[in-house]
Amino acid sequence: MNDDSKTSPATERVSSASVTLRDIAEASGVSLSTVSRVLNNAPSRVPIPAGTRHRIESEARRLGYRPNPFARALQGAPTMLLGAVVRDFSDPFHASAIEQLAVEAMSRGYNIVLGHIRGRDNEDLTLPSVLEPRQTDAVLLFGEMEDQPRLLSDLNEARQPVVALWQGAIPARFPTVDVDERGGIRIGLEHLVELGHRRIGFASARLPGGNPAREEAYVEFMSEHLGGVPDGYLQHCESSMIGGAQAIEVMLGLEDPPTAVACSTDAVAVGVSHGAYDKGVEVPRQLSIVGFDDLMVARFSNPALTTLHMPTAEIVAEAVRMALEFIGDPAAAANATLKVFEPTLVRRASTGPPRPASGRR
Amino acid sequence: MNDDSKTSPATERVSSASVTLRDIAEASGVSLSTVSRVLNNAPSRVPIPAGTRHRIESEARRLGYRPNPFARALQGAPTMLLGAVVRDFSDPFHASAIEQLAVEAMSRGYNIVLGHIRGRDNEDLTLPSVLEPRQTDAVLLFGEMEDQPRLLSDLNEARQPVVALWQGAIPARFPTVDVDERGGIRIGLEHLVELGHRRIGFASARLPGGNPAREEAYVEFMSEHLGGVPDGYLQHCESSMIGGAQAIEVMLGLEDPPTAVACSTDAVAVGVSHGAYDKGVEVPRQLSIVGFDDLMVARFSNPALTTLHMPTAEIVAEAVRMALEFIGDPAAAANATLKVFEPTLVRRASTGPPRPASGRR
DNA sequence: GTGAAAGCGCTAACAC
DNA sequence: GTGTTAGCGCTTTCAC
Repeated sequence: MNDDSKTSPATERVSSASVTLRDIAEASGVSLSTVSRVLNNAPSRVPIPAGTRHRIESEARRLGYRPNPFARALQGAPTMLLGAVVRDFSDPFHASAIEQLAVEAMSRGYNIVLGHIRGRDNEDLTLPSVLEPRQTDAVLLFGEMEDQPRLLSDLNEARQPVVALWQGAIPARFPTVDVDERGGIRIGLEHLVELGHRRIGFASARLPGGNPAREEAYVEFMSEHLGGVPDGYLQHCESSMIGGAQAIEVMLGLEDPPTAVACSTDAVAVGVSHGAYDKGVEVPRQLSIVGFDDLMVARFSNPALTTLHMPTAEIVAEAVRMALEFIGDPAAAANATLKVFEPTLVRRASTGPPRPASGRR
Repeated sequence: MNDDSKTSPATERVSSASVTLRDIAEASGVSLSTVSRVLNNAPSRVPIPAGTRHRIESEARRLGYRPNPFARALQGAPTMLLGAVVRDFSDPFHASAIEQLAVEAMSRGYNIVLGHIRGRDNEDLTLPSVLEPRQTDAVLLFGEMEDQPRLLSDLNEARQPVVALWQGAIPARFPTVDVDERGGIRIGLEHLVELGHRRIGFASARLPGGNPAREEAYVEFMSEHLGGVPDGYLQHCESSMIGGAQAIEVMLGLEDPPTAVACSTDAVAVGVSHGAYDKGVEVPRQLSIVGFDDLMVARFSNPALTTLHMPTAEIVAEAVRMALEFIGDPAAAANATLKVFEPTLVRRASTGPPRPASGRR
């Protein structure tokens, strides 16, 4: 009302082109820096009269002011962006991890930038080719990237915290949150042994950057308890589901086929189950199957898959917590920690006692 | 060698703290703007002596110079970020779309920022609460968001191109790339009719922001060809897989149950298949099932699912193409286009002729 | 209490 | 050919 009279009509086109601090300063007849102070809610102890304050705030609202994140970032403000480096989002396991990540991050005001490692074709990716590191406040690494040494060394040198997830047996270069792979496999195998199985095979997903920990745990268990791994009982799968189907086909063709198969992932287990179905082998009457991960599809497989539940939500939440801690206090990242969560057995319909061996009875 | 002598030792700690244009200018004894010109490869016709040019370039390399994206963005440079607004990444359908998006975008130098619509709880989301609009050069909308009017109006007013995907029957507010939902459903139903089915049910995923087009196409087809939808033949599923299992349970309990069920998505179909399995109903001998989307799991269901193949890669590629076109030429977005791709039938093991009705034969 | 001014890293006029 | 200069929008001393 009693303001300067040179401004435009009262009802301006709100939220048109970018509104800057200066627009607000002019509109409310104060200086730019006062506006900055008010809008940032008193950066230091500077008592500003409530009148001025309200006028500025209402002008800001009226004009639809939104701070320019780049101008802020230029002076070192956080970007509120977290980088997520993943090999393949369409893999349902990673997809649900990303979903969790998005939920966790957004609830804290962060957005996710995807850094995508394309298939095996690309030999030596650099960090910048995957993710512009300056745009993110921290990076989360989903799964192993041992086939990308350049990327890892870039990440090591990056001036921002890195938190790794699901690194398996790989020695920790970064603060890491993981599942107890070995423990999980043992739980699954013990479950099969308790049911009476002795001839237990393993279908192992060997994908690029794939994690050998589960397979190693199988070999170890077999050596300790069942006298080693019979020939052909350990099958590697190049692709998860197709590979699983192929693996079971091979195993069923063995002279002395397994009565049960543990799988390194649910995706492989779905392939195994499908392969068995195709061969007319009944699960679990003729073949028991154990998965790992507890994907949504595990519950709805035919038959429903016995598997190891992956505490994905907890793992991701912990990783985000760590990342934010390190953003706030980079020194904390120095004493790299490893946090391990335990998987739990989910008994469903794909496991049962073995059929009495032919000849007995 | 003959440069200024006040600089530090030759072998500096490369890629330590941020290297700026000025550092390079000092190191190579020229002015900041010359460096800028050289590094941007002659913005305008300014012949710079090869010697100077090389010196600058080698200094830049030696010091590990990386332009600061914020300083550039501040003057209106593109951020090379594409926003992807999705309701749920863990949904395998969207997950594979995002995967495609990442591949497409990265091959063109763009990264993806995730804008996440959390579940139904959050009533009235704004664009900034989902995605900082200034950080992206364009926004891609995955699926319908009709339950988020605020978000949609923010998007409409945003000064950046928006491309929508999979909007179904919703009137186009944005340039849109879609699949022919209606055509796909008809293809699936015709397939069932050709096999001899007359009693065909439909399990429809009714999720928040869910797309009614497929369900409507079913109703339309039934009215045209099979005298309408019998009571109980159209089931709504609140959750995809669980809902599918419940839907088939209800339908199988009808006095005159369907011999075939079409589903609005593969996820629902997996639920239906699982529900049938649980009830001891054999597929396809006693019940045929058709899905929609052709997810990876469809191939590996037991039995493998007959479904409509979604041309996801093509749809996403086209959407990215459009987005980039609009970034380059905002005017082009004005005459909003709708581009529709056709799904194709994939015959697998879940469909077959109906069992002769009891009493016959 | 509030304003003026410098500067974050970079680009783009405009001089010399 | 190359350097100087003025911002981009914002934060932050430092004066008044």
